[in-house]
Amino acid sequence: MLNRVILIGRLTKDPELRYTPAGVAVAQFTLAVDRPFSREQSSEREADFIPIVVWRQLAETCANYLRKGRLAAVEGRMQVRNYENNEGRRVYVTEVVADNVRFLESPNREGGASQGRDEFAGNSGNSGGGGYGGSSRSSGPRNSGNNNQDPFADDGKPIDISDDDLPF
Amino acid sequence: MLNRVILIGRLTKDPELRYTPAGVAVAQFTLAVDRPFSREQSSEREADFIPIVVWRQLAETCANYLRKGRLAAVEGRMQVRNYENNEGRRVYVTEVVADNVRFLESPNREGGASQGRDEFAGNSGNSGGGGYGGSSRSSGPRNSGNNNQDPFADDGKPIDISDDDLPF
Amino acid sequence: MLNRVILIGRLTKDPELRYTPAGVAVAQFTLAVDRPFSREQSSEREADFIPIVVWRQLAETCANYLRKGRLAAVEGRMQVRNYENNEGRRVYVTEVVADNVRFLESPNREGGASQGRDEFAGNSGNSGGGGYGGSSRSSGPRNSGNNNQDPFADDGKPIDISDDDLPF
Amino acid sequence: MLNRVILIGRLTKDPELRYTPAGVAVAQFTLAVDRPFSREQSSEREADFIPIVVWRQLAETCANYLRKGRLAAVEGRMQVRNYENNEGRRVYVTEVVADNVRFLESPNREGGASQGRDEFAGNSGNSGGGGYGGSSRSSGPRNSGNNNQDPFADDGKPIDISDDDLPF
DNA sequence: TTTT
DNA sequence: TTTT
Repeated sequence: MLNRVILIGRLTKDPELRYTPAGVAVAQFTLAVDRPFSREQSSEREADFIPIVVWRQLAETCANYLRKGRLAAVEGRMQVRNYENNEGRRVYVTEVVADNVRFLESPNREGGASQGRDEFAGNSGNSGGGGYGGSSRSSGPRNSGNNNQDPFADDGKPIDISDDDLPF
Repeated sequence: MLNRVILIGRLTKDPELRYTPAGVAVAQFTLAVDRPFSREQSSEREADFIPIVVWRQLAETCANYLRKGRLAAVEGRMQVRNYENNEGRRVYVTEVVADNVRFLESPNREGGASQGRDEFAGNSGNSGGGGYGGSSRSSGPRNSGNNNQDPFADDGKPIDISDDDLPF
Repeated sequence: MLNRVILIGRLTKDPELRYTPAGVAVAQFTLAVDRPFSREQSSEREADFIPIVVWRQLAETCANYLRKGRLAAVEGRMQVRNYENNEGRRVYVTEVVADNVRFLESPNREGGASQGRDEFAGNSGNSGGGGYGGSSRSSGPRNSGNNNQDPFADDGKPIDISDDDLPF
Repeated sequence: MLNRVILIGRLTKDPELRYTPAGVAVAQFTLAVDRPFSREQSSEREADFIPIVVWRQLAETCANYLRKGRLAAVEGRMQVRNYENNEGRRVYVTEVVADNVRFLESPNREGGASQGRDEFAGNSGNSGGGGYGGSSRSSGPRNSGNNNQDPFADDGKPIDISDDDLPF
């Protein structure tokens, strides 16, 4: 066993934060990772769209600081799940279970020239966004007290993630 | 863009070697990569089964030296392809396109104590298995002159790989 | 053999661009890579300072686009050189020979809100900074015609890099 | 911050196991990592010799199962320490601090055909060599009760590692 | 279903 | 559909 993936790309959407029945946080998002420039094919730029899963503290940090379009570095391992869909067919899902996510762009401050300290977050005690400084109306962490961020708001829809999927 | 994967695992089957219409070699195999030991779940050991694709020289080297059950290290990038299946549904396929494969076990020689030099093979000019020494009836490279290894033997079946998939 | 390093950090100085006697471009710079936050030690943030070497086209691209303080991702392999210093003592130098460098911050345009397309550059045919768009007086590529950038200006000082160090 | 190294190579010597004054286990060894084959230089094969450091449980597992000449995969981060030597000169030491080590060869059993299960060991609770099966006089774990393995036997010599070096 |  |  050795299974290590490192990706840099941009979020195609805001992360989705859920909670397992046992109350464990999970966030999911997709990273668009540009392929190396293939000179012959004059066609437009191509990318791989890679699903990322993060758990616990790191999930909440990602949900708070990452947004659609943002550049991020992700470190983790490849995981292939499979399940039977409602037509009785086996479906295979490949994702990267991240244990380290690095935010490569600080949200632009109000009228600002941007570029503060870049942030990282890991899942091994050193998470929490460590010293994230500038927060502002438009670009700071969301999710404090506004009800539409309530993770249980999605309870109506089935979640296909159980605690058994917990990788640690 | 940055997209790097490194895996160590065992082949679930012998590699399959094909050729594109333009004559470019492609090999495919699946690597069983043991997951990190999860102590709670007393259940049996788990693994991720990860599809690997290799092209050109490296494809032929892999087809010659790798076999079911063999341990290998694979370096490459994650790629997500998608196509429409015969029911008009879009299917997503995630694979690792390898540019470096390392053979971590030399095939056991006849009565041998095993463990010769370990082999690697890259796709950047340094491939070819560079100096692979011991070959023997049962464990050396196959594919020389025996017709059932003829890559065109599979021509009857459609190949879902076109030259457009060439990653370089 | 398998030897892969991936780093994200900031340049401690502008890159130094030299040329070997045979005319091959080499650039060197140091990356400050923050260590994972160690909670106990309340002391200030620590970093590892890691020497990077890049060759050929990629060297020139780095010299053109990277600057002190800029954030970059570097992919390559660890290399340990050793030489005898002028006191007859053997000195060991560890560096990362990069084959892929990604510029994680576009230089801020004049009064600009920054954040254009992020750039990457590889050493395998896909280099050249591929379509870098915005250049401006203060932040675009330097090195065109201004003499103090002449790589041979440093000829007086000995260069401890020979063509034998060429990794490809 | 992102700092990831993955190496495969052979130990140049048996690992050295020490203990810090506070009783924390540290093991050190050097990995010979073959460089990619450079076709032009007909000279002999070259390698990089890379110092590895491992802490705690993983240190003891390495000391027990790794030996000179054995093939191993190492995952960790690059670290650059520096200290003043006895001539008042600043010396820089680059090492890989490993958090995952994989034993790629099981020790050959007595008359055995070799190739048992391959072993790994991590530093995050899943260490301990998890289910290592076959042990024998000549190739099993050492260090049980034989005095010359006593870690404090080296106490006379100064150790240049303090608890401050603890990376977690 | 995709990002800049 | 999976390897040891």
